[in-house]
Amino acid sequence: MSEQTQPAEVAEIDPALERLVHDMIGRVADKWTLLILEILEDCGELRFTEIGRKVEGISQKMLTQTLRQMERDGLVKRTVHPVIPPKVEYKLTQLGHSLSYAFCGVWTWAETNIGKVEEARAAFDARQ
Amino acid sequence: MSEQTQPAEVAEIDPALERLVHDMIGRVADKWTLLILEILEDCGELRFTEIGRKVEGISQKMLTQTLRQMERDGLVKRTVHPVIPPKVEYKLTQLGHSLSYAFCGVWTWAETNIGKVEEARAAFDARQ
DNA sequence: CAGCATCCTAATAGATACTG
DNA sequence: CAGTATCTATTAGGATGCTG
Repeated sequence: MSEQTQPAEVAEIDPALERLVHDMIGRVADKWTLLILEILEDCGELRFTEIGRKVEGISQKMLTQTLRQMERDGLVKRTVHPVIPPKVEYKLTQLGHSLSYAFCGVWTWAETNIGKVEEARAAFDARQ
Repeated sequence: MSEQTQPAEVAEIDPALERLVHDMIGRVADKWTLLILEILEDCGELRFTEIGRKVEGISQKMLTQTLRQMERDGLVKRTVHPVIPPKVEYKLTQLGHSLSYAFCGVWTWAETNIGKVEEARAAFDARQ
């Protein structure tokens, strides 16, 4: 990273965009979002309560909230079937899939390095 | 995903590991952690207050807390120089660097798709 | 300089009850 | 079934003051 030699090139990104990107990541890296993303990636289209059952420990409130958020961000498509009792299905959009793929690296990192992290924690705690 | 036909194959990951991984990601996907990770990746080794100045808007409390957390998790190395006034430097460990790389995908995704997300939001809000 | 301790507020998440 | 609404408990985080 040597952007001082090419002033107009990388430009260190403009601060406004950078903030937006941070906000995006903050939003999208949310625990429940990640879990729902994962499940919809695995299972395809699911109903509201099916997602609720598959996402261990999520409250109905958080489920609604997170799904609404993801829908608003264009990550999931919500389909309401006009039947009684109501049937609402959720699936990832193309954008949702692409985010899911983007997270593969982090996911893999976590799986492969969790041992090292726990080791580091143990060592740190032992030092105190 | 049909794990009932191949019991030992994908195994859907064991739930305990999965939870650990989720916790890991939740921890590591934290806003301040990401920002500090980014800055240390760019700048190499930095002092406490230097990081504070570079991370826009972070309070001293959050800086301390996040750095301590990252140190505990083995992401950063903290070096105390026994001088007066005190000089403490922080740099990424190998593990920290690897996490930083793992996040590249998400980072890139956010940069390239922020437009689509804002578009989706506008469309969603217009619908309400 | 690099922090720790304390207090206080604001945002978040859970539990619970109700509805088209 | 798929939510909404409300209340409460927990937590994250900021402001401030102090110290080796």
